[in-house]
Amino acid sequence: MSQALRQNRIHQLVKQKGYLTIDELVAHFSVTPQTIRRDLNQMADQGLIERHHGGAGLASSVENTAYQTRKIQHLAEKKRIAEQVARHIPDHSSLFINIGTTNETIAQALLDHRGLKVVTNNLHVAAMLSARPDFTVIIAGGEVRSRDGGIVGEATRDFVHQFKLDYGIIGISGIDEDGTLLDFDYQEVRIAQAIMENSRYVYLAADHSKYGRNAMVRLGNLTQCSAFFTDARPAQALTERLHQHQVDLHVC
Amino acid sequence: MSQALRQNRIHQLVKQKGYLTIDELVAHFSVTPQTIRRDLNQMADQGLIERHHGGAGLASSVENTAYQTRKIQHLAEKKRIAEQVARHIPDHSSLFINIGTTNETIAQALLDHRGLKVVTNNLHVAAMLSARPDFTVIIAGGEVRSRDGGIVGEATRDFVHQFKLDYGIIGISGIDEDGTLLDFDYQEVRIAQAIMENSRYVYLAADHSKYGRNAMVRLGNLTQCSAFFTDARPAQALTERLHQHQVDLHVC
DNA sequence: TTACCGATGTTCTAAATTATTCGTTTTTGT
DNA sequence: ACAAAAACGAATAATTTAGAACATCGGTAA
Repeated sequence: MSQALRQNRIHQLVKQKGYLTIDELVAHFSVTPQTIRRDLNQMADQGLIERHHGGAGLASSVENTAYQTRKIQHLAEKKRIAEQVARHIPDHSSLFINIGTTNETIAQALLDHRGLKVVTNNLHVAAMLSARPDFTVIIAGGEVRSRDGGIVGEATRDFVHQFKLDYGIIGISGIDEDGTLLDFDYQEVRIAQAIMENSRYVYLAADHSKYGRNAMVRLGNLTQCSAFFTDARPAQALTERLHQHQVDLHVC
Repeated sequence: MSQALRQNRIHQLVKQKGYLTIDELVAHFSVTPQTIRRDLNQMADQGLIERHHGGAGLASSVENTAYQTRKIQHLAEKKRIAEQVARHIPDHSSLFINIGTTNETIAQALLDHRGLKVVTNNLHVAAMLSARPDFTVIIAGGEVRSRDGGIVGEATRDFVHQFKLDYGIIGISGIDEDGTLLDFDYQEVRIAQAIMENSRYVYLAADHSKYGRNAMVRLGNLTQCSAFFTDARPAQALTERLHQHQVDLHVC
C-alpha cells in the first residue's frame, strides 16, 4: 500500500473515530511505528490532523458536536437519497439548498456536476460547494447557528426572495401521515417557505426516520413539492395522495 | 492491446477501485512496470488520474487550488504569529476577521477562547469558529469566491459598516519599505479599510514573505494599526517608524 | 525492400519509502 | 520526586519504485 493511500485512510479513520493511537494504526496497516509517526507528522504539518503523544486526533477545527453525530445517522440511506436527487439536477442549473444534514449529503453528491449556481443559508454546503471554481455559490448573511451551520432570520428570508431559481432542495424534521411537513424551528420554516415560493421545482428529501415524527411548526404539505426522495415507501394513503397531486415519488 | 485501449481500461479501473498499484496493473495487462509507468504518467499529465508512489488513484475532484498550497506555505510561522495574536485577544471580546490564510490560522488559534463575537467575510473562518456554541459568528452574505472562500463586494462593505467592534484582524499581500500596506485585490482592500474604520484596535498579521512584495492596491499604512504581528524583525527604518507611531511590534 | 516511427522491453542509477537502531524526552506509576 | 516504561526523533540501512537510456519489435510509407 502506498504512502498516499495510507495517509488517506488514516485521515478517514481519524475523522470517523476522533482519535487514534499509533499502536492501533500499526496493527491496522502492518507497518512499523516509525512509519506511522512519519505519516502523522506529515499530515499534522498540513494541518489535516492534530498530533498528540501516542497518537493523533482531529484538527481542533472539527470538533465532535451533536451535529456531527447526527450527520452520521442513517448515512447510507442519506447517501442513496442524495445520489438520486443529484441525478435529477442537470448541469448548469440554479438551485436553493437549505439547512439539514440530508441536504449536506446532497451537496456532496452535487460536487460532480458542472457549473451549478447555488444559493444557500447553510454554511457547510457553501464551504463544500465553493471548492469548485466553476460553481457560483451565494451565501446568505447573518448569524451562524453553531448547532447546524445554518443562517436564519428575517434578513435571510428577504435574501432568498431576491432570487428565482430552477430547483429548491429542502429538508424537514418530520412528515405527518397526511403529508404535512413539519419542523422544529419557526425561523427555518419561514426560509423553507420562501425557497418553495421562488423555485420552479421543489425537491424534498427525507429518510424514513422522518415519518410520523412530531415536530411543532407546520411548513406546508408534501403535495406542494415537485418530487419526494426517500428511502422507504410511505404509507399507502400518502402514496396515493402524491400520485393524485402528481408529485414524483423516488424510493431509493 | 494498443496503448490507447489499455489507458482507457486503466482509467475505468481507477474510477471503479479508486486506487491501483503498478503491480496490479502489471499482472492485469501482462506488460512491464515501465510500460505501466509511462501510461500512468501520460494520464496524470492529462489530469485523468493522480500519480502516487507505487500506483495511481483518482484525480481528487477538489482540485489542489493555488489556495490550498498557499495555505501550507510558512505554516509554522503563521502558527506562531497566530498564537501571539490570540494571546492579545481577551475572552468575550468582539472582532472582525477578514480574508487570508494567516487570518484562518488565527481563527484556529482563537478556538480556545470563550464567548467571542466574530464578524467575518471569510467562509473558512466562519465554518471554523461556528463550531463553538458559545461564540457568536456573523458572516457577510454574497457570492463566495472559490479562490479563497472570501465574500467581497459593495454589499459586504456596507455589512461591515453596521458594526463597531473591539478588534479588527486584517491580513495583507505585501508591505512596502515605508510601511505602506498593499493588496492584489481592490474589493478586498475596501473591506479591510471598512474594518479598520470600525475597530477600536487594528491588529495586522503578516509573515516575512510579505515584506517588499509588490501588490498593486494601496490599503493604508502600518502606522494606522494598533499592533503588528510578524515572524521576522522588519527593517530598522520601519521599526523606528512603528515606534514613533506607537504601534506595538510583536516578533514571534 | 528499406528507412522510419512509435510502442515496448531491458538495464541501470537515482530517488523515495520503510525498517531498524539508539539516545533523548515525555508520560506514568509509586 | 523518582524510576520505569513508553514514545519520540535522528541517523542509517534495506527495500521498493521511478526515470533515463538504449535495444528490440512490428507496422507503415516511400
